[in-house]
Amino acid sequence: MMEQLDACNQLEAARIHKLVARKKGRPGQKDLEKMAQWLDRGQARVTERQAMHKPATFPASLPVSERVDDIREAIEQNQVVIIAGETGSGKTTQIPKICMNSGRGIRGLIGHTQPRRIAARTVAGRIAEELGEQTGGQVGYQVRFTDTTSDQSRVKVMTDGILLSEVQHDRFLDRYDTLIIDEAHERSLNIDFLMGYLRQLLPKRPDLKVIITSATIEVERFSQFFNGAPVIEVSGRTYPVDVRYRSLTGDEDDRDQGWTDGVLRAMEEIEQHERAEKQPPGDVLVFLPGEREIRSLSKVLRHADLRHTEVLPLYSRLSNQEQNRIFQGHRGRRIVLSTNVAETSLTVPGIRYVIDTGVARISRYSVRSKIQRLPIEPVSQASANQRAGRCGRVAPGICFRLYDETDFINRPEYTDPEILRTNLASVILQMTTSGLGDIRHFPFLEPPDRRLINDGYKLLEELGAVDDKRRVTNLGRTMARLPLDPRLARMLVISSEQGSLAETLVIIAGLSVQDPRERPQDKQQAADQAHAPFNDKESDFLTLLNIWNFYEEQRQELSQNQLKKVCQKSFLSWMRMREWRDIHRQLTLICREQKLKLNRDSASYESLHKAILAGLLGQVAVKLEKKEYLATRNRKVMIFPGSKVSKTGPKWIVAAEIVETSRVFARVVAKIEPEWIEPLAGHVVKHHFFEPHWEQKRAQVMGYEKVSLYGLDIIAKRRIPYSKVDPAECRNLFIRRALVEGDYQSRAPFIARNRELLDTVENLERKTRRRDLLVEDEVLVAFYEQRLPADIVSGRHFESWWKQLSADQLRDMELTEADILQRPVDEQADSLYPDYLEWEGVRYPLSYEFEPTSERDGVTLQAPVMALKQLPARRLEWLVPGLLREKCIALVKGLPKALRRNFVPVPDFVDAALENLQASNEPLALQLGEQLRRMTGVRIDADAWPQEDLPKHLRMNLRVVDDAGKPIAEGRETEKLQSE
DNA sequence: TGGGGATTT
Repeated sequence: MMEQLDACNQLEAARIHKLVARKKGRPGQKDLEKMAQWLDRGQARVTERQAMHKPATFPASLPVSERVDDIREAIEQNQVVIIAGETGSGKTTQIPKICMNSGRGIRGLIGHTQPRRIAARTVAGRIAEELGEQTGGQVGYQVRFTDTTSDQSRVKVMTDGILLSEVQHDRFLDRYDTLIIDEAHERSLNIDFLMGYLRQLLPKRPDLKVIITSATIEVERFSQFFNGAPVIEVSGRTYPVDVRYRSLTGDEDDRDQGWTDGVLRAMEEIEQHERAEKQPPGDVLVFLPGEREIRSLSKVLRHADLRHTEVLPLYSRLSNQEQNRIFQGHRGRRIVLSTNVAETSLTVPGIRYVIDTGVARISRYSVRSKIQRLPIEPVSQASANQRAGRCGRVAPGICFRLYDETDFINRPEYTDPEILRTNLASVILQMTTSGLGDIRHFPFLEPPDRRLINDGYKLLEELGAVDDKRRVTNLGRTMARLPLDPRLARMLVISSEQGSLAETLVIIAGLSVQDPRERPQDKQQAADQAHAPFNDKESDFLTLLNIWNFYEEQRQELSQNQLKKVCQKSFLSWMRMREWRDIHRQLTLICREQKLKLNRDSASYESLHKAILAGLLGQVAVKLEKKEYLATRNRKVMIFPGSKVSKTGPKWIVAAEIVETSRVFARVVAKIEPEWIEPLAGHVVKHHFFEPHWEQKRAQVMGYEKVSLYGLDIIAKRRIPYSKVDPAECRNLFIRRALVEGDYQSRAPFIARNRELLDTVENLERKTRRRDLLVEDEVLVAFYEQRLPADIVSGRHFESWWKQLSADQLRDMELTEADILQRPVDEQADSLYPDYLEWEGVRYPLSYEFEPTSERDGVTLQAPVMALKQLPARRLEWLVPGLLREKCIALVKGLPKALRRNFVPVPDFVDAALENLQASNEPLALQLGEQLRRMTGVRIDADAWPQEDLPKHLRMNLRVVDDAGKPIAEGRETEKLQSE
């Protein structure tokens, strides 16, 4: 049976091989029957196609026709052939036919890829037509949502994306015997990916032929990549283009004006040329970087009084109707002002002149800021030549480059391939789940930078598609099955958990198509008015949903024609709405397969936007000022002015896109609540804990937490119990603040005792006006640290701990004088610093303070207002015994110098005087003076003594309280207080 | 107050 396989259709042959391999070369009876069935079917298909085969012919007018035999021979003798040829060579349509004539497309399909859907459809149509057929016979095409291939197909034209997606199910691409990759020079992500894949596949599929076709650029690179594959060049059927460099003059800062002048001068030159050559006015194609420049130049040209001239804008966002004007006939001259869309995607017919500004907006992805940029850049030489070629298709043309030749020569040869300019998350996820291995080892034509790859992985990590070891998660596998950007895929999966899958499906499908809203330049107001009912002030996503709901309601009631009219009236692109619906339907089917739950009740704003947020964690922003927002990664952004959300300017937003053009814009945004973020972003937020502090009321250490998302604070200062964060620090603070400093109410008996002991000693320090009695706090800290287990971090822990201590252990918790005193206490302390002043049977309480800056520094005597008059004012001058000597010394030292010098050394005189003095209600100074006079004979006048300028603590502070003990007056002037 | 162009499991 195995010998017969050569005559069998390739797909069936591969199935048989696989089954044999699975049964380790020993298939059972049932397997043999199955295989025989496949073999029959496979052989029948081959016979059927062989019978259909008619040798194709080649139109003599096409340049490629001259090389048919060379090409056929190269294909037969090589596994890979590179064919280089410019537009108009006929390669796209003729090569598949050459392959057919070479007997290919019998055992398997001839696969032929195109970068764009329209191209796939028209190419298939043209080949079928040349074979005298309609598409769907020998030639079919497949693009997303449409497949016209059948069992009879020998040629299948498709977008490169389709072929790439087939790799997932058919790792060896068994259904093909030949693959033609067309327009490989465009170097899209898909093409680069396919190239690498094919290079790996070739040794495993020796029978597979691969033909790479490209413009005449980059041919060497392709040849080298495929081990020196032969290159066949086919000339283009084009006319010569005269390239003229006309660099701009004038102000370099005003590029718009420069281009306008340059275009006007080129127009004059064209008119001169036409007059000289006696030619009718020919059409002009002007390449500009963007819509804005097109509008501004178009305004100028319309006012420039060019005769019989029509000016048409052309860019992708234009409605089909507006785009189609370039295909309509016209009289006089037509000037088409176009973006890059006319360089590759669209062919403007009948162009005789090209005016090229030499710039374009090129998408660049910045790894550093995670921002997609669209800077205006000089285009590559390849791109400039492609533009020039646009005027040599019907007759010789002239291309005016609005820059000089040196500039051209200094430009890069080729535009950077897309793979070097884009976020790779999607590519990585696809590669990993389809078993293509590590992206770092994949044979890319030009491998992307390591930073770009890391960045792609980081996004996948954010989305939960890979874990921190970069292994694909189950979620990642589900996401990979969805034909969506990974961010959108993430939203979809989570929305089924959030109960908002139905709405999210609509929104995601909507985000995958171009905005269906049309806004023609001359009807902007009418368009805005028509769109107004859809607008939602808080969420652009809801605006999308509103458009969808409107469309669906209409669709169910109206015929297709009526629906088209409604769309037109509402300024909605019917084509894009249909695309939206197609994607929605496709996604709905996949969701069903993946068993994602569709909600019946309509989703709340919150559940819907939480799902959206989950896919866009890196695109959250908070309002700074009026229009300015601070997004994650310290990016300043502005809501795109087209969004209705920019009118309300909510505090927190999430954006589907952040793109830098003239500014950094957040496009398609919605209001969110910051509390939604953290639960969805647990794996990417960073926590910062700070300011742990003891809170007496809660009897525990509290602290604060800052939560940030890629550098953006989503929670600035949240109070939290600190014990989970740093138990050691909590225990430390508990010991210091609660136990040592005493900011804590404990029921523990030893705590009360210890405090009492400490109070006594502290009071003694106040009385003696010294701070050298009590040990440093650190000693007390050490005392508790030694005794407290490591897990005692709060009052609650502490209370349940001591309750189970034994009597001995409890005693061990009590401080002793030995623990807390630095030196022995003076035994006379109590009499030197009494707690009362007793006078005529009344005890006046004394309190002490040692705080020189305080109003109460020193001794305070408390007296009830009723007893004030009886208070012995003079007796108060004598203070307490412990302070009397210091006061007397201060009094003597305060005497005028002439007097003072009689009593040197002062302390000795004072000590001698005090021998004979007894506290009484007599003035202290006079009593002291009398003693001094007795010793020296020197008389001291009463007014020579210092009074008010004595240090505060050497004068008794008097506090007067009312009946209830509330202070009503206070001061050191006893007599003054008494008289008041 | 304003965006180049494509593609799909």
